[in-house]
Amino acid sequence: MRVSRFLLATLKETPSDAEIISHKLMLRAGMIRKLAAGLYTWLPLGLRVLHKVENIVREEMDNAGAQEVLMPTVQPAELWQESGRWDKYGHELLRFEDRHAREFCLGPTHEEIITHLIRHDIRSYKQLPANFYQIQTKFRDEIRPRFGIMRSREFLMKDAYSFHLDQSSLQKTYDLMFETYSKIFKRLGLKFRAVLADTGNIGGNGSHEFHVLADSGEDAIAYSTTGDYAANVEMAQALAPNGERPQATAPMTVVETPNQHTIDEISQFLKVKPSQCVKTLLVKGKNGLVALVLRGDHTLNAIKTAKYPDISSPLTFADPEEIRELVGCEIGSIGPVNLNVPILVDHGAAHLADFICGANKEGQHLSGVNWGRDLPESQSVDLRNVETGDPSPDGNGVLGIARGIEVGHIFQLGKTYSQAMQALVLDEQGHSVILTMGCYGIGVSRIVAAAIEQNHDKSGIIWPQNIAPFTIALLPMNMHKSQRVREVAEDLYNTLQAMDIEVLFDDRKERPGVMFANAELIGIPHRLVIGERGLDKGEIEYKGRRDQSAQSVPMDNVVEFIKERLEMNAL
RNA sequence: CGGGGUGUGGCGCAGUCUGGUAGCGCAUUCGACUGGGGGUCGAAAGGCCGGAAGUUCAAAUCUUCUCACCCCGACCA
Repeated sequence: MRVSRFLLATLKETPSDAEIISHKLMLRAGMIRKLAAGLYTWLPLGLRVLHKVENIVREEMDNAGAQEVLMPTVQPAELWQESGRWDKYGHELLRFEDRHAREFCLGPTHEEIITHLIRHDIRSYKQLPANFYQIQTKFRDEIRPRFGIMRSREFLMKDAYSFHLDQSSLQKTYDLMFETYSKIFKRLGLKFRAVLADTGNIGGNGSHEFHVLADSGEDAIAYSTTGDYAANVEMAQALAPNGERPQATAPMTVVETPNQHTIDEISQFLKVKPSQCVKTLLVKGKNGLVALVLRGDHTLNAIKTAKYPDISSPLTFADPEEIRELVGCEIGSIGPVNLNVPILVDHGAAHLADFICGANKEGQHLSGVNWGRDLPESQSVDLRNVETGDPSPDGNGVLGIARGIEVGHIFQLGKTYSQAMQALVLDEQGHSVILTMGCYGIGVSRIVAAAIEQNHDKSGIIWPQNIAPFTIALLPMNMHKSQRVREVAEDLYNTLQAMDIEVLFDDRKERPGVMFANAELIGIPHRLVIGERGLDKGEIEYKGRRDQSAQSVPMDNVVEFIKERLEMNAL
C-alpha cells in the first residue's frame, strides 16, 4: 500500500475526550473516529487490524470444528419473552417497534436466536454435539460507554453456542474451547491468563474468563504465585484463617469516640490496628436488612456476598433512613452487639478476639468484644475480597493480584435456555431430552484496544506481528530528489508485495521525521529506510519497532534478512 | 439514573466574569527555502460561537428552556 493512496489520518494532538492510552493512540493513529457516544467508525488502518484479529479467531474456531453462521442484529421480542429475559435484561437492551408496532430489540447476545434455530433444525442425538459461532456486531446500551472501543455500545464479538445431549459432552466441548481460546490469544501475540469467573446474569454453572494482562485493566485477577489457581477477584475464595481463635482477655467496655466513624479514624483514635476492628455493613435482604461483619482492613466482595440466599441480588446497601430507624445511629457507629437483624460474619472477623466495633450509638464504640461471650457465636462465611499474600484456595502457595482486561468468556450454560425455550432432541431410546448448552464469547474489537494497552511506548503503538495493519514500513528518504533512492524503493516494494508481505510504502513528499513519527505511531513492527547515505555503502537500514537502534543490511541480502525476521517473530 | 463539567473553523484551546468589528496553535491549499526525527518564511481558504426563546441600540458573552458530549458511581466481551 502506498501512503499517498491511503487514508493515514494521524493526529499530533489527542482529542480531549480520550482517557486511556489505547483510546488516545487509536484516535491519534487514525484507526477509529467517534460518531456518537459509544459508536465508532473504523478507518482503513483500524479495520485492517480488526480483520486480522477476526481471521485468527475464525481460523481457530474452524479448526476446533465449530461452524460459522450469521444471525440478525435485530431480534423479535417474542423470543426474549420466551426466555424470560425481555423483562430481566433492563435498559441495556435497546428496544424499539417496527411500522406494525411489533416489538424488537438490538441483539446484545444471541442465546435466544440460536436456541430458536436449533430447536427447529436439530432433532436427533446423531446431530450432536454441535457448535455454532458467528462474528457479528452486538449492541448494548451501556449506561456509560467509555474508553473508546474498549467499552463501546456497538462492538464486534465472536459468540459461539454449543449443544449437547448431556453434561459430559458439554464438558468435552468446553475443554476444547478453553484450549482453542488459549491458542487464539497465543497467536494474537498477547500476554493473557485464564481465570475462574462468575457467571453473571447469563446463568449456568462452570465459567472461565480470559484476560489480557495490562496495568490499566478494569478487572483484578487473583492467582497462585506457585500453582495453577487463577480467578477473578470477584470469585476468588478467601480461606478461613488457620488455627484456633485467641482467647478473650479483655472485658467488653464502652469507649467514647466522638465524631469518629471510619475504620481509619477509629483505629487512629484508639491507637489500634484496623485489623483489630470490625466493620458492620447493613444490606438489603430478602426479608428486611441483614448485617455483614468484616475485619476492618478487609473489603466487602459484593458478588460473593450476593450469592447467600438471604441477601438481595444484586447487593444493595441499606438506606441511611432505614439504618437510623433500625439502629438509631449513623453508618459509622454500627456494631453487631445486640443488633436485632440476621448477621453474616466473615471468616476473618470471626477469628478475632478482643475486637473493637460500633456501639450502635453515636460517638461510642465497644472494645474488648468477644464472640460467644458478648454476642452469639455464629457460623462464619466468605464475604471479603482476597488480598495479595492470602493463601491460595487450592492449598498451593499464596495469591498475587494482577490487572486484566476481559476479552473472552466461556460458560457452561446447562439447560437455562433450552428448558425455557423447549429445545429438545430424541436420544437413542427415542426419548425427548432437553439440550445442554455452552456459550463462548470473544470481544473481537476489544482485543484491538487491549493489544494496545499491553503494547505501546512513548512514540505510539507496537503491534504484535500477527495483527499489525502492515508488516513493514518502507521509508525512502527524499525520494523526490534521488532517482537512485526511488528506484531501489520501488523495486523493493514490488519484490516484497510479490512475496505477500504487507508493506506500507511512504511515497509522500514528506520530511524523514514525519515518516518516522508516523510509522512508529501506527506501530508497524518492521521498518526499512532507504537513503542516499546507505546506498553509497550498498546498504539498507532496518529497525524493529522495539529495537533500541537501527542496523545496516547489505542491499543484496535485504529480502532474505526480512524473511528471517518475519519467521522469527511469527509463531 | 445520581453527582460534577464542557460545547467557539477538521483537531487542541483563548475570548464569557465586566455585552461593542471572532482570535491563537496544529492540520489543510499555494509559493519559496529546507531535506535522516512531526522544519522555516510568506500567502490563502475555512466559524451565523450546540439549538430555541428572551433582555438590550447592540449578545459567543446576560436570562430561561433544550440538545449533545465528557468525567466519577452500579453493568459487561
